Amino acid sequence: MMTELLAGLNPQQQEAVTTGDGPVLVLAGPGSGKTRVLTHRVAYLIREVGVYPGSVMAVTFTNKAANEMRSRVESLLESRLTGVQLGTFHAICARLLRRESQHTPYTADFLIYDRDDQLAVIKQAMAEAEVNSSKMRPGRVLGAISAAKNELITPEKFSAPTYFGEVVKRVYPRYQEILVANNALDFDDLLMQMVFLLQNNDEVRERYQRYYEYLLVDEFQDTNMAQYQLVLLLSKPQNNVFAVGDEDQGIYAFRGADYRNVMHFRRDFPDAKVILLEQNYRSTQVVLDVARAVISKNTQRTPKALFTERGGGVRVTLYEAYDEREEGTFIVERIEDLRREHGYDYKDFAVMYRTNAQSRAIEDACVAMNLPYRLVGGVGFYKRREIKDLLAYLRLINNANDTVSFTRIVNVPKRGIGKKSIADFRKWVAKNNFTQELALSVIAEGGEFPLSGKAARSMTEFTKNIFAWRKQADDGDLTLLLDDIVARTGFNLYLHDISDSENQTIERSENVRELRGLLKEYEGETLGEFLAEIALVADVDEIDDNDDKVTLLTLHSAKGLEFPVVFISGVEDGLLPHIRSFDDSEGMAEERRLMYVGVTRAMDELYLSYTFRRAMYNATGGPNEPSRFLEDIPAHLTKDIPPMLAQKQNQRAFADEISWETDWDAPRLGQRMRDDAHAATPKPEPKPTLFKSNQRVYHGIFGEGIVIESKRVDDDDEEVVVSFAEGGIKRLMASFAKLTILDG
DNA sequence: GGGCCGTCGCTTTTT
DNA sequence: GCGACGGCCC
Repeated sequence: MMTELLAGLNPQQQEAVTTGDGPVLVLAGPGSGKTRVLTHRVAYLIREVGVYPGSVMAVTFTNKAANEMRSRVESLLESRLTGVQLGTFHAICARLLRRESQHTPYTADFLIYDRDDQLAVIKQAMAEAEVNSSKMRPGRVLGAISAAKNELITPEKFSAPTYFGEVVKRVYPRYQEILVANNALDFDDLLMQMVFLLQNNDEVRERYQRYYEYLLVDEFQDTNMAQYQLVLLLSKPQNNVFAVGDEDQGIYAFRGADYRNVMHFRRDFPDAKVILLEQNYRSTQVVLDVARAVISKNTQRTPKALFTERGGGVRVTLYEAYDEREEGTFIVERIEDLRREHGYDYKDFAVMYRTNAQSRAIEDACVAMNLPYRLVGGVGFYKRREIKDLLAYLRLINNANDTVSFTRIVNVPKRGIGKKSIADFRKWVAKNNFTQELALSVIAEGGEFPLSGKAARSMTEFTKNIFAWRKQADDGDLTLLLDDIVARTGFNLYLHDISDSENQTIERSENVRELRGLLKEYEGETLGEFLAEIALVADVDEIDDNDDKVTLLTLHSAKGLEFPVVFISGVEDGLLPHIRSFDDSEGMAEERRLMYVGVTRAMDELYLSYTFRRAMYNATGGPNEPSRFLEDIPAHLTKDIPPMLAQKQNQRAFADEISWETDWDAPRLGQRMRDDAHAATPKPEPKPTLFKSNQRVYHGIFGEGIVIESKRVDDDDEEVVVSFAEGGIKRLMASFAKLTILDG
C-alpha cells in the first residue's frame, strides 16, 4: 500500500521518497529522518514503481547502517530483500572487483590489507627503494600515497616538488608492485581500482551502468574524489542518483573526503531536484540551539532553519573537572543518578571524546563503579596481537603469496627462523624469480633452498604445515583448522610467553576462543569468504543495540547514531578543537562540525565537560583552557557557567573592548585576530593580587590546590578561585581562608 | 638466532 | 606509559 509507505512522513520526506526519475539531492539536517527517507524510498521503488531490486544500489556509511537499512526495508516490504546492492563504498567495490577480477590485476580471492599490513608493505618498499625509514616516517609516506590514491593519482602520474615528494615518488611504485604481487588491495585501492576498471573497460562500465538503474548514496558530504567519480560513472546514463547529505556533518577531510561534493553535485547535475529536510525529530529545542550556536560560526555553509516540535528541554550542563579522573567520576555518577531518577537504561547513554586515548579515564571510572560499558574502537578485537597472528596463518593458508602474513608468522611462535634466514629466503625467491607460493611449495616438497641446520628443518616443517592446512581448509571445517594450527604451533605456550601476567594469558586465550566462535558462525563458507568479510568490519558495526551498556566512542564514530543522554568529554582548547587544527581554518571548521555532530546526537540531555588539567603520556598537563566553542553557547541554554569558562568569557569581553578602542584610533587587525585566535591575553589588574593563577596553595581543610584566578574585591581583600585536588573547585575570600602559598 | 634492555616517539579522527 | 625498534651480549 502506497499510503502505508508514506504514513508518518512529513511533506518534504514524502516528496523525497516519491520523486520520480532523475537526480535528487536531499539536504538533511541531523535527526531529520534521512534514514527513514532512504529506506522508504528503496521500498517505494521496489513496490510502487516496480523496480527490479537487483537494479538498486544503496551506499551507506557503515556496514551497521547497511544492515539496519536492510531489515527496515524488509519489514516495510514484509519480505526478504534480495538482490539490492547494499553496503559501504568499500564493501560494494570489493564485491564488484571480485566478480570482475579477470579484468583486474588481482584474482577473485584477493586480500584486503589494513593499516598495519600497509605499514609492513611500506617498510619493505622503503627498504627496497633504499629510503632510510628511520629518517622518513613510514606512516607519513603511507599517508601521502593514500592521499594520492584518493585523488586517483597512479604511481606513474605522481609528482610532488619537494624532497619528501621525491621520496614518495620512489616508494609508491614499489609499494603498489608488492600489493599486486601479494594479490592484495588496500582500502584506497578498493575505490581507485574500481574507478579505473569502469573508466578503462567499456564493456564492464556499460554493463554496470545499464544494470544499476537506481543509485542511492547516504552521507554524501563524506565522499572523497574516488567515491564521487564512482557515483558519476555508475549513475549514467539514467542519472537516477539520490544523494543525501549535510555539509555541516562533514568530518572526514583527513581521509580525502570533501564536503563540497554536495555543491559539486549541484554543478554536475544542474537539473537535480533539491529537497530540504529541516524538521528535527530527535532533539529538544535546547540541544538544537546549542548545535546552531556552534555551527553558525562556520562561514562556508548554507544556513538551515532546523526546528523541532520538542520545544524547551533541559538546559545543557557544563562541568569543570579538576582532571580526567574527576571528569570520569562525574560522568559515571551522573549516569547512575539519571538512571535512578528518570528510569533510563545504560544503553541510553553515550560518552564521546575527540581522541581514543581519552577513553581510558572514562573506562577506569566505569570499572571502579561497576558500570557496564562497551568501548567502540580503540584497540579492537582484530588488532590484538594473538588474533592478528592467527589471522595471518589463515591468510597465508588462503594465499601463499601473502608476504606480509608470511613475514609475520614464519617465526611466530619461535621456531628458529631468524632475520638472516628470512633475508636469505627472500634473496633466493627474488634470484629465481619465484612467486612466494612457488618457493614455499619447492621447500615443502624437499627441493633445494639456501637455509641449513635448524632453520632449514623448521622451514620445511612450516611449509609442509601450510599446505596441509590448505587441504584442511578446502575440506570446509574452519574451527577444526584453527584447532590444528593452535595445537601444531604450540600456540598456547606462546600465549603464555608473550603475556606479562597469568590474567593476560587467560585474556588472550579467551580471544582465541572468541575467534573460534566467530569461525563457527561462518560454517559453510570458505576460508576466503570469511577473510573477505572480516576485512571490512568497522568498530561501529559491532554495536549490539540490545546490550544494556553505556557506549564509549569517538565523535567520529558517533555519526549517524543517537542517544537520549550524551556526554561530550574533554571540551578543551587543544583537544576540541584539536591543537593540530589551530593554524588551519579549514581544520578549525571541521572541528566545529565534529562538535556539531556530537551535540546533535543527543535526544534529551547534553553534558559538556572539560578539565583543568589532563594527563598526557605520563606528565600531568594543564592548565587547560575551556574550548573556545563553549564561549559560543548563549548563557540561557546552559545551567551554571563554571569558573574557568566564566573567566575566559570575561577576558574575551575585555579583550574585545580593548581592540575595539584600538580600532577607533588605528585599525590593528593583526592584533585583533591574534586575540580572537587565543582569546587569553592576561587580564591587567589595577593592583597586583597576592594570589596568582597556577600557584600551588595549601588549605587546612581542602588540602593542596592550584589557583585558577584571583580578583581584588577591595584594597585589602581578594577573591581566590582554587581548584583542589580532592575537594574540587572553591571560591574563597583571602581574608577568611587560610591559604598558604606553596610555590609559584 | 634469541633475549634483554634502553631509547624514542607518540595521538587526532577511520573504511 | 607503552609499544616499536635497535644494539648488545649470550
